[in-house]
Amino acid sequence: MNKKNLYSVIAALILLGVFAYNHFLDEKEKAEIVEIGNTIKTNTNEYFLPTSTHGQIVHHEGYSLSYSEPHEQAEWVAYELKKAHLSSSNFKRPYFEIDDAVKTGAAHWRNYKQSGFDKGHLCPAGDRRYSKFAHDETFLTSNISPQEHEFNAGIWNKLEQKVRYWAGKYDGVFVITGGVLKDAMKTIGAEQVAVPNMFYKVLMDYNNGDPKIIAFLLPHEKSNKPLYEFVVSVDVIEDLTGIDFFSQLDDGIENKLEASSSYKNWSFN
DNA sequence: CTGGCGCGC
DNA sequence: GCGCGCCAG
Repeated sequence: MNKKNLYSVIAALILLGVFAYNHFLDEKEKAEIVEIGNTIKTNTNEYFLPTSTHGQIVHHEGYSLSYSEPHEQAEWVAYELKKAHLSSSNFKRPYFEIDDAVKTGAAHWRNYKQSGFDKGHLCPAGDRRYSKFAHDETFLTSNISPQEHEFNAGIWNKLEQKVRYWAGKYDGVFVITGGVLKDAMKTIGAEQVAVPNMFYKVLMDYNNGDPKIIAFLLPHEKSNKPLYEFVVSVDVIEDLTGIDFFSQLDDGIENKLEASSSYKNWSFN
């Protein structure tokens, strides 16, 4: 072996070592997040899951979802955004992948290609920045819905940022979000991914044992209106979607909370 | 922050 | 096909 070849071999071994070490770190980090995920589920995540109208609930480490095969997207995505989840770390956005946990087959990202619609996150990447694993896990096609860019980057983004603000202020909030799925909707792509006309977000703060709820229903269009103008009661969203939220609560409490469209307990600044 | 897209290897 | 850099709201 001449000198040049020897250097090449050494360089290759160094690269291999770096790769193996990074892989080891990923696995270790993943194991830790699995633990965090299980802890969340034994607390409030599983406890507050809504009903599924399509019978296909899928659990990931950072969020759970109910997949509607006819609409090729989730009817709801649920997760807890804890104060400790808030992070300023900045991960590179990975490519979207098909969610293998959806047994009927989640949509391919190609349906969105050149459709004119964003691949709009339901569980935002910005809410799962406490680890690279949790962040990258939001880039599954079961976690997106077709959204107009001006809606996604506008009022919807504003609402997502408000949720992060509340998660910090109230030491964590429970989040359920999705598009309102109906029959005969406009679709995109070969798999006919439905384009919702409305999106909703339901929040609960269960931090001090005295739960408070707020719900938003937004038309799928650009808006400059203040967010509080989109507050509705949970009952309104249940009527529209057929989903039952917070059925785990005591009926008396549930009925009272879900009938209210008051937002006096939520700071809009 | 929320995203798309074109280019080049 | 994937990574990178640039673009918009």
